[in-house]
Amino acid sequence: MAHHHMIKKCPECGRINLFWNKEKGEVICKDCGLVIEDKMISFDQEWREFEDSDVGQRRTGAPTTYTKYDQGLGTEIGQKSDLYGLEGKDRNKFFRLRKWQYRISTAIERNLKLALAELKRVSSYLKLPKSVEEESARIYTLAVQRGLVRGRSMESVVAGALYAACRRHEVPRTLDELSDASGIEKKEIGRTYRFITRELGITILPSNPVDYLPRFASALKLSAETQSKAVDILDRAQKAELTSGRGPTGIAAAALYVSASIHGEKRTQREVADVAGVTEVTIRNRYKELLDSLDLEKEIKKQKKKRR
DNA sequence: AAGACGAAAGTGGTTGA
DNA sequence: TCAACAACTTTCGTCTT
Repeated sequence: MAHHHMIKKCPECGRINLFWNKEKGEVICKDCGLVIEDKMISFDQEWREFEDSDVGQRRTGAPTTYTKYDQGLGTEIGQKSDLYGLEGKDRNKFFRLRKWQYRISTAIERNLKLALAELKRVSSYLKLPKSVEEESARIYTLAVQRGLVRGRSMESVVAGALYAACRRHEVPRTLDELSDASGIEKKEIGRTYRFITRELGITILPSNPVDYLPRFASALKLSAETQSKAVDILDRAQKAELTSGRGPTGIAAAALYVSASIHGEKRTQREVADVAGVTEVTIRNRYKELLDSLDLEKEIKKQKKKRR
């Protein structure tokens, strides 16, 4: 499982009072004021850079390096300037290079087409919004252009791109869900995700447990009140520093488990665990932490009385 | 009998020397 | 590069409902 929460302690003062300011897109330490992450992911910029350089180059033949991926063909390509340099001097070579060029570009397009079809399939399976689908397509295209697919399967890069796009749009899916939809191993998706986001310089903030609530709640057929109670609990948990360094799905699951108990819509730990893709043990651990620092005992007892 | 609990050992990843 | 480490999982015995 990917650990979205490497940041546990503030590197400056060692305290764990990290706070995520969603609007500003930064994580700050409330103790010493250190800004740990202040890069709002500006994909537009990345994209423009890509349009100006890579694509432009391919279409117009501007001279630059030209890394190519080799799925299927296994070919390394030289610079385009090579081709023009040879033009007229050696016709055979020219045509050979032209053929290469042709085969390479069609290979890219062919592969891109395949990849985008796969992407669409997975995306619709997961019922992802159009915006996420488009973003992941852009990420994938960018990855191909940078030669990042080399040594990786197309499917895993597609899955990684989708995972990243979901996170960026704050509609996160778990690695388990991506794995189920794409048929790629969880481990592999996480690996690829980390690799391409690092290589492309895409910064993704730790996901917020709240983002998982709606889906989990509806899968468990919980009422809106239960869900909003869970949001409330999560809110307090964040203030009590219970969320730093923890997996967001486990926290979301525990919050739902508690609020369901309070609202008389009791679900078993197993049911919640399955939906959230964590184990009962994790639910118990988070649950215990919630009870320890937020005093929810009264509300739970109140509910217990009601039930008899 | 099913659910909840928690100890103990194992996994995969991060971090810091 | 590697050992220590944190979070999470798996497994399993015991207690509670």
